[in-house]
Amino acid sequence: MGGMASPRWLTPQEQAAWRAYLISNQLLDEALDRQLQHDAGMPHAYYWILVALSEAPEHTMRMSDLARRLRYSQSRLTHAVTSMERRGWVRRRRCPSDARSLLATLTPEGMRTLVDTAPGHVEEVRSRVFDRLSPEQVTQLKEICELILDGLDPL
Amino acid sequence: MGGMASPRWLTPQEQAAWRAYLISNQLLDEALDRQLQHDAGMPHAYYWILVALSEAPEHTMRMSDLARRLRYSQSRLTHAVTSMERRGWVRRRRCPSDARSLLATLTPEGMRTLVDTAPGHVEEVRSRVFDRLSPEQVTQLKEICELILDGLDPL
DNA sequence: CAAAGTTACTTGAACTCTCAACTATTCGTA
DNA sequence: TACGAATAGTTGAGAGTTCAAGTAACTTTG
Repeated sequence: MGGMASPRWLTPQEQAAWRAYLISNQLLDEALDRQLQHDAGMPHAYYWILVALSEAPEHTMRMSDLARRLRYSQSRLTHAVTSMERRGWVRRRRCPSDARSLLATLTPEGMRTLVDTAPGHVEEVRSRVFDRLSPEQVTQLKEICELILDGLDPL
Repeated sequence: MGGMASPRWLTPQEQAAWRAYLISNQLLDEALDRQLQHDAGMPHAYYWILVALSEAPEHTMRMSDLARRLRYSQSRLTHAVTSMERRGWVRRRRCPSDARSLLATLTPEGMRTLVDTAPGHVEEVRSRVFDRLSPEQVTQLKEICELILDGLDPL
């Protein structure tokens, strides 16, 4: 609040890393979104909803579990699933054991969409990221991201 | 197009790194956006427009140079600057030497906004990222991001 | 067992960003 | 000099996300 301590600015090394991080992230996100939008007409967020459902038993998850798993807000997930339901990729029905909850299920058409989309998307991720990094760097990246996650992820 | 080669899936290590990357990025972006939105009423993109202008001679840049520097689309920049002009942070005027171009200038009020905002934002970046990483990890992060940038940044 | 609190989900408005289309100016070149 | 191409910028529609507010159902507690 009234803290007058002079701000701890970033060192030149930190600044350089931070700018590289921000720009590479921005461009990478844009590239991934563009690829998915162009090849499958879906944003990146929808892809991961398909993936999560495809990995779930019965291809089904409670909406709130899905949101927690993907770290999406419930509102974001509702809007997304509403759109995906219109496209026939997902169906929602009431949960028998808890009348507040909804169960989202991947439809066969949604599964087909994922199967069609995944190879191209993985290839994009490969060529943009993993083909450029050594195995050590992959490990480093994971460790760095996990440290950052420690401070952000309530889970 | 019709390439039938089986996709080069990610290894388990790569998958783990990729999920950590995606989630930490998502949460970090949200945290930074939330901090700036809450404390200064601006999205992250606007902050970097203020920074770039504040570092430019005369606090002035051509719109297209600004877009190139920040890797924003021209459309994105136009929309952003239009909103920032309404807030009185920036002014646009025709460029004398090239009638197609516009020069964007930081106003004193825009500068004041940046000066007020920067310490809190840097503190957020510090606490979320750099306080958690060793100096070696900062270097590793920079190198990884630069490798990814090589494949994405036309510059 | 009723009130208060928590959890699950939706809704609609506001905002940002993308994409495609458009105007205006300048450059390249024959 | 004139014409086609490239550059600079704007605009508006469409889509996704956030936020605040709202409904409904379950849980805790006095």
